[in-house]
Amino acid sequence: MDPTVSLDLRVDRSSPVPLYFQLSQQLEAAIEHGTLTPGSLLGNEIELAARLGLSRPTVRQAIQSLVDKGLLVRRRGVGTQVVHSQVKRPLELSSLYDDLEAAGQRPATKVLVNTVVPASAAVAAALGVAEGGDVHRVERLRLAHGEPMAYLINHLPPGLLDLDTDQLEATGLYRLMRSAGITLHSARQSIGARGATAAEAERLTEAEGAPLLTMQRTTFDDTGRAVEFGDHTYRPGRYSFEFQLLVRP
Amino acid sequence: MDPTVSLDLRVDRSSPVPLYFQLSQQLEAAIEHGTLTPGSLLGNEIELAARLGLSRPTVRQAIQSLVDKGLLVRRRGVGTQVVHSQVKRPLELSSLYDDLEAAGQRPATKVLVNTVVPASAAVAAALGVAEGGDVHRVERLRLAHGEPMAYLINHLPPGLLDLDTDQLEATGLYRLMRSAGITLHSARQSIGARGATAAEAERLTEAEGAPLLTMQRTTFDDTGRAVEFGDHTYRPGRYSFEFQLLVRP
DNA sequence: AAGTGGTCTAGACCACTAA
DNA sequence: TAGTGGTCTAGACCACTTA
Repeated sequence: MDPTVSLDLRVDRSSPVPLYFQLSQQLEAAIEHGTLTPGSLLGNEIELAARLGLSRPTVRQAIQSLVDKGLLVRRRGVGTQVVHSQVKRPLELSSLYDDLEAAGQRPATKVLVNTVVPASAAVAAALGVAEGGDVHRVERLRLAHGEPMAYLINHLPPGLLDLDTDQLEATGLYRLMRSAGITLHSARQSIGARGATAAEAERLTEAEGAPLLTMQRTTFDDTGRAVEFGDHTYRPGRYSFEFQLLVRP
Repeated sequence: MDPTVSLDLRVDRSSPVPLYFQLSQQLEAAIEHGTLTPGSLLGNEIELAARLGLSRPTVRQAIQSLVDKGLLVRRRGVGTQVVHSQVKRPLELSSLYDDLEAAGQRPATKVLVNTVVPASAAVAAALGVAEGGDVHRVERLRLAHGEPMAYLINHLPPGLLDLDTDQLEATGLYRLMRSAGITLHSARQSIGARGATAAEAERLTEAEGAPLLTMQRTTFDDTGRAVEFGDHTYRPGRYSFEFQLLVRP
């Protein structure tokens, strides 16, 4: 049977929200709620379009956006089905601050360094600036429940952002960039592990040589400019990278 | 100027390859080649459609697929632009075997365990089978240039796949699954670090307590079935997770 | 054979951006 | 004001799956 018939789907044509988006939101909510159960088949697109008074391409656009999110699967000749598994978030360019806050961990930040320095070779290469040229350097200790979780070193190109220490302690770097009108587009990440140096060990209250989780990341905005280069170390007992990813079809 | 005019774009209507796909492939190749340089604006969609004898929605579909890949950016009122940065691969569900092979490292695999065991609580939960029920267990040592790189423990639900030891040594697990007709859909991963136990240290020729990079992964097919649960340890000097990811727009 | 999604057309109007 | 992408329509034919 078609479970969408019992769904109270409706679109508001006077709303500025696109019709396909209204529909995809309602379908997503129904999946989230369990009204549309995993494995169930949606009604066919043409019938769904007719019932809502929409054209088929519009309905397809709504469905496609959920396929892209991994919530639905289409099979030619069969139909569109709700995916069974616990798909929640296909890996996002996440901020540690947001992750911690979402987990109810009440993140705190101590800014230890906030200054302008000459770019090292590695920083210059990552940010695409001249070696020895000015770059911002920020070092922060991130705590959760008063315990050190991560030590974050970031470099930013000059003139991009006002790096106010108070703001850096009140929120995350990504939020500051977004509210400065920077549109984040992509990031290149490398996750590894190594033993802590003496300095790192002290910052994170670990022993020298203790295993640390490391992440290096360069973030680009939608003009292709590198807007941030990060070199982070995490205490592995306190943090791990969790994510879900989809297979490119 | 519109750089696409100098591009020899053409579509073959007698080909079974969809028109939008033919176009997106040619545009992607031009970006790859540098014929379409970063930052350059594509001609507008309507003109492009007219030139190719396609409808605008078809051209949009081609462009959209490249936007989804992160190669192009659209701005309303402005145009469609080639992204500046070195976007290569948005994180894929990669196989260590393929990664090593692509890097020219000539991976080798030693299968140390290939048997059926009763499912532990953790394995049962991950695979969605009954605790104590039969599951396949495979333990493999992955080497590159004769050096141990990773120790891979995998559990698979019963009856899914013939796990032939020779095949496991000749290729990767994902390739075996794909050639068995399994459509991989998504995976949930957790990447962390910890000190090596004595047993782990010996397997990987490291010292006890040496930092190890760890990954746990559950992979699902497109029916939502868990098809694999992996528990892997990597030598951090030899391996790190490298990936590029895109911001959901 | 019937039903599904996959592709494609030829238009239309709107919202946003830049000159 | 002119030009761009964003959304939407009402059809059409095809390829694939299942019965």
